Amino acid sequence: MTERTREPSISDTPSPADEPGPGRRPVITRADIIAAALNLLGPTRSVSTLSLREVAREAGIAPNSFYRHFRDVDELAVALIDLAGQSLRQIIGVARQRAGSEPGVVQGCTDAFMEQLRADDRLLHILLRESTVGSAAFKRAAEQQMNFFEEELCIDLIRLAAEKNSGLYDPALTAKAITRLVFAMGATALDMPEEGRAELNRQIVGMVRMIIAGTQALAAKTPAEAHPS
Amino acid sequence: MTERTREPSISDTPSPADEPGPGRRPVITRADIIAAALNLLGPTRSVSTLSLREVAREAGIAPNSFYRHFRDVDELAVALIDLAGQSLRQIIGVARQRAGSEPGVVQGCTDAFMEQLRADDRLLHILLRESTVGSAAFKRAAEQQMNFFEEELCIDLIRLAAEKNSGLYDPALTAKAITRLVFAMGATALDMPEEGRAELNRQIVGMVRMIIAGTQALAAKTPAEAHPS
DNA sequence: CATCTGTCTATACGATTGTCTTTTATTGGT
DNA sequence: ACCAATAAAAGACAATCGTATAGACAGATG
Repeated sequence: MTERTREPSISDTPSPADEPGPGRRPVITRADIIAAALNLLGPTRSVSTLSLREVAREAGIAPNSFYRHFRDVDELAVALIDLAGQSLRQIIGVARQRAGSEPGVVQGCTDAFMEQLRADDRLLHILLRESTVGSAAFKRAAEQQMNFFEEELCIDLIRLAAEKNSGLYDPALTAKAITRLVFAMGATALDMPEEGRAELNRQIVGMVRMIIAGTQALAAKTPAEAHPS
Repeated sequence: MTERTREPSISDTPSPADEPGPGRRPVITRADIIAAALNLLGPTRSVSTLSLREVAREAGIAPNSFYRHFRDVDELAVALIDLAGQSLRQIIGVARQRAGSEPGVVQGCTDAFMEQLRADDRLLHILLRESTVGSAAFKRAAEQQMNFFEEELCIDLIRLAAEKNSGLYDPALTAKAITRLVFAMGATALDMPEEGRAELNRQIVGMVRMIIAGTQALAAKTPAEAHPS
């Protein structure tokens, strides 16, 4: 049990089940409330509109029992965002590993991303749309997950560039541009009537290719400013 | 619903002031309510959280009088979004004209954009952050304004490419990528503690340069697929 | 002047919200 | 078996929400 993620406080289940101690055993867990919230969420329902009572109702508990697990709905939202970030990174990680170092890694990752979107992955919805609204802690959590994603992407970009012997103009900036652009485009895809998804997928791939071509071109043009490390 | 999407459906003041007709003259206008809503909005306050009563209170009218001017808050939001789109396009239009066809047009437009952001332009805030939340009509309005912006940018890109005799790989896609990326980055700048704004400005310029270099590189690589017209 | 029409106010209803206080249920320890 | 401690429930509170209804005011029209 102590082998909990060394990660800094992500989805931290403090102690309710670890050390029962004297007293009544909890009939509901943090995970149950999160599941209830996810079940309540949907393509037309955003986290910001969730009310404490509603989540409690869905979870089958009294409104007040919610406080036993979360201080307020914002804390729930942060937990959801963290979970979404973990999920996304895992998904992309699998896609990346599957694609290997083939040149179609962009296509592969984009496909995996959009496929997950089509599969109505509530967690992905959260991360995509709620990164611009909500309270401060709210946005900080979303930003953190994005940064995690950017870091992994940055490492990949550097590895790919080294393999193909092509330059990279500011790898971190490139990773950030790709991440933000894909997320923004994905967010607009959330409420699309199913058709046009393919077209949007094509657009995203084209955009990412554009950025990669751009970073290579700039690196070739101003090799002194490249940061290949 | 769609009978009004003609084109000049922006901030349409139907008739309350145009044709007084018989009856009491309105002591308050649509514009007054919009002003009240803007006054109520802020960096930590999003349109989605505005309540009918709150806006009415700020405008100094009874809650019910709101209905005389807007059917509901969503209609107010759409009006705000349309207004924001107009404002943004005007701002960029001025910046573009000022920069002329100099190579620093990217820098100039980005600076104008960020400057307006720093000036706490509520309208810009709206357009940046509320494009992913809200009702369907809500998002449609935001998407429409973005498309307007993309079209103007696309024309500019084509003109610049013709002047500099450099290719363009799918101008529309390029314009879309730039627009979405700048908007997404601008949204993250909304709640930044004033420092780091310069850094973010630098990042945005770098990203846009990357995309432009990419579209030129791709056009040079696959000239057959270029869509110059 | 009387009348009609449209704008705004006043009041109120039911629903829902977040949170507080009190009570009940259940479990482990002695 | 009893006790203490904790989880959850029950109920109530004020506040706010959107909206329905009815009445008061002002100006054009006869």
